[in-house]
Amino acid sequence: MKDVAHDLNVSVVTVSKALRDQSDISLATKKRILKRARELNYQPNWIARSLVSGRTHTIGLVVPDLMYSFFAEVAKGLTEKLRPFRYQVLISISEEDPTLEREEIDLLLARRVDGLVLASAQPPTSPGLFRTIEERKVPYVLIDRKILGLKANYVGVDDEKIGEMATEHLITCGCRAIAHISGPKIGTAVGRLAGYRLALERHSRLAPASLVVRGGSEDDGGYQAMRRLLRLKHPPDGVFCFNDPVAAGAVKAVLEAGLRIPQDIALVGVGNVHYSDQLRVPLSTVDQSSAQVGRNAAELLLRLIEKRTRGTRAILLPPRLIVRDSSLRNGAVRTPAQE
Amino acid sequence: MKDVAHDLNVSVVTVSKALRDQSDISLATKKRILKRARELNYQPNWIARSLVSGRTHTIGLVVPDLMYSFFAEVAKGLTEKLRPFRYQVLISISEEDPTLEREEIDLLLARRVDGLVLASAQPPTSPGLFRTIEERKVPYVLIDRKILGLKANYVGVDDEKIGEMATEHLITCGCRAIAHISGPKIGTAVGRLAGYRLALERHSRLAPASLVVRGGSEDDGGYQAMRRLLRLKHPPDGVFCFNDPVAAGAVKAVLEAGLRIPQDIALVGVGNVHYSDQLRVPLSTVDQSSAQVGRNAAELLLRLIEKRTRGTRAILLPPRLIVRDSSLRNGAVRTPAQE
DNA sequence: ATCCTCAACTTAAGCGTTTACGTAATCGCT
DNA sequence: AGCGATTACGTAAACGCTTAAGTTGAGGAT
Repeated sequence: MKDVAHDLNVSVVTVSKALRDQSDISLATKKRILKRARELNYQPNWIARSLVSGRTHTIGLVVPDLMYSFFAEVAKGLTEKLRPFRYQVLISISEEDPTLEREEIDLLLARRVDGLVLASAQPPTSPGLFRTIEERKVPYVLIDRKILGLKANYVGVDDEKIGEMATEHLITCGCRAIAHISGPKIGTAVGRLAGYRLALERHSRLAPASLVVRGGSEDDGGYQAMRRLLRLKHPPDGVFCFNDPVAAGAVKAVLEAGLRIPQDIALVGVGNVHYSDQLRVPLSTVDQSSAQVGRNAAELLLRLIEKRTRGTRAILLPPRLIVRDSSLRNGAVRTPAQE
Repeated sequence: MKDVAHDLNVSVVTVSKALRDQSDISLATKKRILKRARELNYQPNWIARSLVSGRTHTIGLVVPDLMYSFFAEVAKGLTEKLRPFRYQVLISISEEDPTLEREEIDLLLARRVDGLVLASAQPPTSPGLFRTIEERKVPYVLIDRKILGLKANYVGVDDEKIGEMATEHLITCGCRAIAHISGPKIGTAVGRLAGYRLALERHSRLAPASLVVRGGSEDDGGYQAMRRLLRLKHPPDGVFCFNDPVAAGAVKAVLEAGLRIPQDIALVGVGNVHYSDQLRVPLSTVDQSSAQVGRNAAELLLRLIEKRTRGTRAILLPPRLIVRDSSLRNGAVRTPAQE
């Protein structure tokens, strides 16, 4: 900028104005400046700009893991929606570790991100971290995982409804004893479990404690959990799994035991990961419209940043049941492809 | 910082020194300053720091798509290795679109990233973009996809060797007619195809043009390509697929046609995506050690940034063959689990 | 007492922008 | 001719921090 100004015998301010297309300038000099700037292939320094404007045009995304395709898809939806506004995304992986997450968020705040999107690994009852974010007055949107007792912007899927939907479906499939392989101790797992219970109660059924086992969030957890269920005196004939990887692990255990899916045991997962269709047994699942979560988070955040929207909003996206082979029995209807 | 300085009747510079643990300061005042800073919960402003230091402690990662788990894994390896050095990653998704990619890179440069990691969607023969990056003197590392005629730092897997390895394996499996479902027109696809040809020639076999069909990079492409192969007068009994999703699509087509895998047709993919094991037919594949690519790129970049290493380096990681059910015949040996 | 040295500070300048305000010249109107 | 309004520019200050170059006072050696 200095060079351009010097070459053309104008002040730096004039150049700045020309580049930002301000009114306070004549057409002639504007053209001269733009021309010279292009010649020198000048590139504005966003760092300096940020320093004075207080805006970085950057938002931080904190997820526990990118391998779980849900978060990759969220990231995609987010960047996509942000792109037209020239916002970019700083990504942090918390590895499901609250301490690490805190450090990463501190770093993001030090970088003065304009907003945060968090799939937090904090225990669902500890709002401490979020207070400090609020103190810094950085708008943030929680995704996927709600923090209890925290009034915050949130975008996610209604986990209780997911649990209900999956369980109702298994009931429709004629399952008599429906088990649940539950997830880690985070909000989503709690909601899905609650939905499971709710659906059973509505049909006046019991959810015997022995049929609810913990399976974690990965396939091996599902495998182990399913083996435990199979060893029961009265094993289930329908299983609602915390997510698709867990369900895939469960499938493995069932097949190993020489049982048939869905005839002997019907299974439903959650997440509709994009390979669900290609699995050994194509997996029935509840879709969480992951990309939509990212897009909604982006919109919400932009509103918070630009227009200073007041109040907090919680957006709950409706889950969608997708029926494939793993629960296709007793009059259940397969969801048409293209999913 | 100003507040701290004022409260303690010292200058801002003194505070700055204390915070950065410089020698030029007494222990007593340092302690006072740190204490007061904590009380006011002061947070350094990295933007300002960047402006004077010329360093942002930020690196840009540009990938075509996060859904393809290879890139998600690279991102993970990268952030992991960068974390101890307090570098963070700005992520950009190019959607495989060269123009979009250019814009995103321009933005990253305007943000003054300290380095770039690129899985470029540029046509493999056009080094134009990279010249402009070099002009800006920002170090960059290419990953996964090489640009022909460009002397640049590169980390990737030896694609030719991948093709060789997979094809050799199919030969070992006793396949007589080995087809290849090739990928999009990017460097990796070319290398894998070349490896395929090389292996066949070494065994004095022909690679009839009809057995090399284009399949793209997604499952549907693989599905369509496999159907074309099955309609041939002499269909293949072994297929080397560009990647795992393509292979999964091919599996679907084969099973639909009522053929058995691997007895009638053996299949090998590339990538070892983490669900390969859970597929309808567990998939033999060539592993690209994705996370390692990310980690190596990080190390290389750090050296370029910090120590100003001279010269360009190309790191080629060795591929690893993983044998699962989809090619388990004729004396092939299954690779033990844990992969 | 004088000079030097060193430790512990401060002052001044600058990183590349933007914002708020100031000023000179031109214009139209009475 | 004189007035205010308008246009097109320039000046000064600031954003929060760092670096380089002083300045001060105490202590040690002579």
